[in-house]
Amino acid sequence: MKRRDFGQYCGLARALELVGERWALLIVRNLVVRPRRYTELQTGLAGIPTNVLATRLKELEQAGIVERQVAPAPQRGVVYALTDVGRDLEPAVLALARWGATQLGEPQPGDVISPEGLVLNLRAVFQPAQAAGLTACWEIHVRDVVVHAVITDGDLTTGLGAAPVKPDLIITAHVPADAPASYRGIMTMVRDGLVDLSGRKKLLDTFVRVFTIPRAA
Amino acid sequence: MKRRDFGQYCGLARALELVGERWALLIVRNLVVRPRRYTELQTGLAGIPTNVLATRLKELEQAGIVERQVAPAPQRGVVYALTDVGRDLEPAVLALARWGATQLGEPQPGDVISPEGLVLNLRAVFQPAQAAGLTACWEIHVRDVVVHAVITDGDLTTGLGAAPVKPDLIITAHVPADAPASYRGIMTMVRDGLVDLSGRKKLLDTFVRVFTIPRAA
DNA sequence: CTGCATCCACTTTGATACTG
DNA sequence: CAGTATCAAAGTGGATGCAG
Repeated sequence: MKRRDFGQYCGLARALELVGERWALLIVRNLVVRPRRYTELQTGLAGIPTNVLATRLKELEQAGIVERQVAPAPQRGVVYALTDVGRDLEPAVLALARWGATQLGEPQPGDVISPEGLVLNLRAVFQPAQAAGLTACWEIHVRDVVVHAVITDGDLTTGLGAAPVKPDLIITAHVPADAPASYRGIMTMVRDGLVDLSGRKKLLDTFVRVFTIPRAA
Repeated sequence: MKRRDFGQYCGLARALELVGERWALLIVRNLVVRPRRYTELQTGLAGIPTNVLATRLKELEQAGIVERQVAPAPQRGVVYALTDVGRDLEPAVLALARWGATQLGEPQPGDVISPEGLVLNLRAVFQPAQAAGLTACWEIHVRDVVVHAVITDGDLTTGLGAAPVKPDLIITAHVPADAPASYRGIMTMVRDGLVDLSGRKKLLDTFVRVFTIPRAA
């Protein structure tokens, strides 16, 4: 398999040769959260042509970024997961997402919000300096999407579904079914208090302070 | 001008819509170091088709990442420079470059080293933790390429050409004219002592410690 | 049903030539 | 110097087919 290269011996050029093609980093984004089936990726990426997905997965596998695993137990299907090398991409993905978040305008009708997107965006806009020494646990509900954020002594872990421990505060955003739900939209609702709270409500301010979209330059 | 989008309201997707197309981030990389003329970009990018360069510059300008300036004084030509938004991309570019640096194999014949690449790679592999409290100034000579790295109380600045202050140590790598010169190659020479030193030679070890390519996973 | 492969219209890229 | 014009080759998007 021949890959097009940039003819430069440079870290950035190499990175772009490996993950610079269309859809590649979005696939990595979804796999950062957890391993996925082919069809999960297909629906989670909403719009990726199936042949492109297949091609990218092969390229990423050959690059040592993604591993194709055969699920053992009752599932007996194919599961794609990041390798260690692939996981090392997370800081770069978050850095790009952080910059991109400053360039987001209003959501377009038809834009989707995925649990993966929400989790990744939480990680991207996490402000470690604001969380120093903090310990807290939030659960965020948007329609049928549930994600959680746990900060333990300033360290963040996020994930899909309910929190692994009893959350200190549950934030529920009632987004109409026909409205596009976006991270920024949700954060705006949070900031404006248009959410239901259950638990230690004082932790809402903390949440807003710790997860802040950097302002555009 | 219609741009293809990913239909996701997500920071990463937005970033990729704006700078995810081929050559775009390499253009940004070269502009991070300093503003450039069209032809400088063309030669510095070694291999970019001229129509693609023209198209990208227009797209980046429309995205508010690049500014087209008309040079005032005796030069009176067109200069492309990053805007504030474009400069905010640097952390993401460095994060990608850092990851890519771990995925670099041996340089291929024909690979080029550019001053921009050298400067960017120095920034990418800079280890702030190792430089805490440090103040030092190095100048690196490779063939006719000269770049400098200044650390002031742990903060790094890098640039093209000779150091703005008298360097503590000048490192000269004698790379044969017909051999591909790479950042890793040079760092290997540095580590193996195959360089000429002029100045406080003890600062070579410091240099190696502060500018280390992270190992592959 | 999952996990792709194939086919086709369309777009982007690369290479080269050419111009104000 | 700073691009535009042209065209072949490669890549992408969309639909569909098909084996396990």
